[in-house]
Amino acid sequence: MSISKTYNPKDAEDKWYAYWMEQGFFRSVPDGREPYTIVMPPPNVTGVLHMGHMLNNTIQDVLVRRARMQGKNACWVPGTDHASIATEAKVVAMLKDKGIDKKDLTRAQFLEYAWEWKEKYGGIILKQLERLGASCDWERTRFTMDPDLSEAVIDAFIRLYRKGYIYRGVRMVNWDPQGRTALSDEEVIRREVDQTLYYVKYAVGDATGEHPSYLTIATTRPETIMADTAVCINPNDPRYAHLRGKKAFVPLIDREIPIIEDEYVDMEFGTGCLKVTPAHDLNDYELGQRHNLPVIDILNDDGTLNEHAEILVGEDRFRARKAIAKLLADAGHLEKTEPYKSQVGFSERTDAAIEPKLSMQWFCRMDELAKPALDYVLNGEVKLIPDKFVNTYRHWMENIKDWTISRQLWWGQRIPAWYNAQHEWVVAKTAEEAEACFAAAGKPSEGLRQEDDVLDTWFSSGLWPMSVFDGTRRPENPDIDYYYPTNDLVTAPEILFFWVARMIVFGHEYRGLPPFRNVYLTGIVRDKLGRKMSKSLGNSPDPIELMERFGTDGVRVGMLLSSPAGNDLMFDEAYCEQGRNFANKIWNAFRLVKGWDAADVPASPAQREAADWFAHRFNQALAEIDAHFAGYRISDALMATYKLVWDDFCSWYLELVKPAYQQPIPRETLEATTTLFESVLKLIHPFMPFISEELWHDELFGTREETDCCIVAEYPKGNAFDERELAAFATVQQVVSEIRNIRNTKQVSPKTPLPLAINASSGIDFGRYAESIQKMANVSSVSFGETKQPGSTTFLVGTDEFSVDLAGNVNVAAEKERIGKEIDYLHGFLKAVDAKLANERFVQNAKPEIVANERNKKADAEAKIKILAEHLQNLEGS
RNA sequence: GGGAGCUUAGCUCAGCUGGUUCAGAGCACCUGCCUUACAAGCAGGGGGUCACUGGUUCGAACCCAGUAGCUCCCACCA
Repeated sequence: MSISKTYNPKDAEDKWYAYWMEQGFFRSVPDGREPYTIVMPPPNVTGVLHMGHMLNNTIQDVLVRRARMQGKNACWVPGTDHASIATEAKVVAMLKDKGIDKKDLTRAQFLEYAWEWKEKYGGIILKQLERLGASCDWERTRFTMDPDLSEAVIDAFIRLYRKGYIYRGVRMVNWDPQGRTALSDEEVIRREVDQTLYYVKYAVGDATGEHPSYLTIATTRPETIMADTAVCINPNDPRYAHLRGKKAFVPLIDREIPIIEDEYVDMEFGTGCLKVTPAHDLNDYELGQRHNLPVIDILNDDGTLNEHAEILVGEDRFRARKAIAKLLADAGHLEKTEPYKSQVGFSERTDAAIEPKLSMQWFCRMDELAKPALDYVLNGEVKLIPDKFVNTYRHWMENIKDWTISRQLWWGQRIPAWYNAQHEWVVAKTAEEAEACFAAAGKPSEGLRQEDDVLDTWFSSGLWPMSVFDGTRRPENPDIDYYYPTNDLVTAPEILFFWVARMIVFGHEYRGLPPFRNVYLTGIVRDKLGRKMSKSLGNSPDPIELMERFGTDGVRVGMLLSSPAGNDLMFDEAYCEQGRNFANKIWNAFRLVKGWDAADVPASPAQREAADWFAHRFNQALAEIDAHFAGYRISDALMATYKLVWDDFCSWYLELVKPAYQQPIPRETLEATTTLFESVLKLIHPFMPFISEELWHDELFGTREETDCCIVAEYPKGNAFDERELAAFATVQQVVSEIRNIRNTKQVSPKTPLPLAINASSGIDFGRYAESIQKMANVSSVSFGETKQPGSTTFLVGTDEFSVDLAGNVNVAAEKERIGKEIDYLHGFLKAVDAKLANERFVQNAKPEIVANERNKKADAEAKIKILAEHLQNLEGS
């Protein structure tokens, strides 16, 4: 039979994923085993799979698969997030394409479209995750707007309201004119923007209405001058002392406003005169509060000017800015303009420039709630990985502000507050309860109307680790009891505050326990030039296409190879290629073993030594891998596995046991090999589930029961290993390597067998390894004792001497030079060691073992020099 | 403006409490091999004043201070 020379991933991937599903291996229900739980950060329903998801979910799958193999009851809960503003924006855009304006729809009609949209596109990303091999318990798939999850959100709102955390008030909020909703501070991204600073002249007068002079203010937002309700100067500013008590007149509309004084004004900046626009700037709002200024709001919700502006009504704010500039210039009110850079806020979801806007919003008071959530992280009950994020987290939690939780959207959980005709309100779960509440308060409930606003998406995702197990509505249910707190959360640092902190807050509030023990923060996936992946740059590879090209296992390996926790990773397709090559290497190792015919003959010494050695080496590597996993160094764990397989198993073990061409292999060796191979497959499985499962079922490993799959095989347990055996073998490897090197430099073909002489003093029994060395280095004979035959070249490993007979093919002069150089180097080395040992302070202060070691180094160097000198002398004689 | 972090081979990164094993790994590179498992491969090899300057120490990639460059987070200066 013939097996393909390269691994063909496609066949294996569909087959085994379907098989795992069929066998129910992903399913988890509470039982007597230790649980291992991860809740997936729910991707937006609007989303399609991008590289960030790939990284994130690969890591989760590795953790889950390993835990499952370790005999834990592994439960990975998938789901999606309704992402209120992002989704609503998409639905609005979709409707617009159809010629439908959201304004013309009722709430119910709009929601119908939105749900339709969600049903159509909402599952795409989860389907794509199957392709990645994600071993989620799909029966537990949840959506943050599933009826029970929505109910949990409503209950949480009521609960927090009753505890006094939620309040309603007029505040300056971040207004997204495109999404037409308020945003929390966290959803605003500030960027430096090139702007223009406009110097605008305001007429100054007194009560007589005359305009004898002008003052000039500098502003980046001339379109808001119509909302000015004062001009402010610094009381300590002598330049403007003459303006005290005077009035200024807003240009173009000629409205009279007071000139006020406040030390808030920076005399150095601009002209030292500030226009005060309480409706459209947070600082101005506060200034206005102090000075009892009226508030004139000239903007509509969509960012166009309203009738209060008097001019340019209906014009968009940015167009209005240009128009105003021209009007001011024409009227002689524009003194000059200059370029200016400043920070502008943008909506995280719609990228629209944020408009500070006064509005009635709902808030959640955070100070008290944040305290225990901070403590969990500070005292290590919740570990952040890497821990450098602890500082950031602390800083944020200690300076936390109240959370704007209302959003002026329809897609989401509608706030359970109810108004009567008098605009009085109560918080209640249903209309009936609301009526009862009004009645109890002796208030009328006529004209009962529910709050229009919905809750911030993060309010629902904050409950996610509990709500997926119905843990807030039914806090005693077996699922939440068993799975909560979950073990690991894998997510991006960007949402540490948005999401992680709020989950901890809610987790404590409901259960007095944090929702997870470890938070693994992945980096941002960038391109190899370090740029963020973005659609506009076109530098974001399509994950599905990558999997087509390199195989899923290859891409998984590629994602992990370069992704230490918390560091951004420069994604390069070359990593996927490396992953694919690795899969191919494993495939070919399998092909080799598969091709062997067993015979009932005894194993050779090399074969036995190899099996012994690899067993030790395996356990050593396993200990390293386990340690890496314990520290969440997933890429290191993978690299250790990679080297074990490629270098130790393929390059050494298989080469050592490999029978000569067309020779059979001893049955015991074949059996030892398949057993070791099986263990290797288990180690590989969490990283490369498909190829490991594919090979697992080959008849090479015997016939298997239906349920005997690699995915549920018992993960190897670390056994003790003998360091001395490993060290001895490492020496053997070095010897082989030296001989190969000699061939290379002397240009002796690997096909030419060479005799080797050994003169060992280290106590290593090279006799045991003679056959191994012969096989690996194509040595014709191994003799012990004299190593200084003429016509041979010599080398040292430690203080053991070796010589390879090159049948006179030796350049004596070059040989002498080489040995001479080596002796020179050792002399230099010895000098440094001697200097150290001659230093009394070193001998006194350093730890005894350090000093002893220096003495060893000295003795070692001296011994080597002696041997080399003899060789040199020998060469002189020849 | 405040806070955190980073700078080690061409690239991406390890280097735990300062001292064997301390200058490492993978990839890339160079040389030689189409050796019947694998050229997606095999064997071998060359690359680094550990950003810079000073200090502490018998001893510094590692500790301290300063300098330069980079990154991220937070922040209401028009």
